[in-house]
Amino acid sequence: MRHRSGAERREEELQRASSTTIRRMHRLLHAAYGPQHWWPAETPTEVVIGAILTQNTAWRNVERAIANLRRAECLSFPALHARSADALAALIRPAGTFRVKARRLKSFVEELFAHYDGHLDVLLDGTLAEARRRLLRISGVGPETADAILLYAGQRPSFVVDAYTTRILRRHFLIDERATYAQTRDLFLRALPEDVQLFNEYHALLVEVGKRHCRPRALCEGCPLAHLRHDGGL
DNA sequence: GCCCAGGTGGGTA
DNA sequence: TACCCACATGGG
Repeated sequence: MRHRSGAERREEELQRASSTTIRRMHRLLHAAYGPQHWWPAETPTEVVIGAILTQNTAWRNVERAIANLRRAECLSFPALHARSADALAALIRPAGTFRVKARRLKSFVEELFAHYDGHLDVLLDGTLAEARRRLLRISGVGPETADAILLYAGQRPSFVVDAYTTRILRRHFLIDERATYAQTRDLFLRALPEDVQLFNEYHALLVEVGKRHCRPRALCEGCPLAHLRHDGGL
């Protein structure tokens, strides 16, 4: 067993300090807002559809698009598979970037029926890493969409990093401007036990504080995290 | 009118 | 690898 270098020890210290802050952040948010019971969708199918439709889009607009899909009886994978991309695009207009998202819905169901017999649970089967890789192969499913599907449709412990998460962590100096999605996600995975309910709640709480306080223009007055100080391990 | 919203993929250097 | 950009509706 060789000696750890100073740099390695320093790295461990940084990780410990980050983990402490990540856990403290959750306690503060939970104390302030309580349980959130998320994601705002009824079924695993709706989670998948919502996860794609909400890409860079306010959830309010996604709801209109989902309502249109429901009215057209398009809220199932077979129904999506049966419609043309153009037909879907017309229905999901309110969600914005609708031609792109119609294509993405189609690539998802095409993959689902081509390789998984149309069954989401088959696509999400196996180890978390395997299921995540399968999702990421689908065009239109990036890391955040994949993690949202894993966590909220598959009940798998994959932490979701979104724009709110990134902004909040930057402002509290847990990450810098150049941190990647994977680095940010790893902060949470290292700090927290693998607990689906916890990941679910924590992400929901971050969205809540992001909407209320940690907006593009920060409103720190009354923010539950206003006095959270992250000591970078120094 | 302007900025923003629970991203992603494609193009370029 | 690391930026830069298109995609587009609806609300504040």
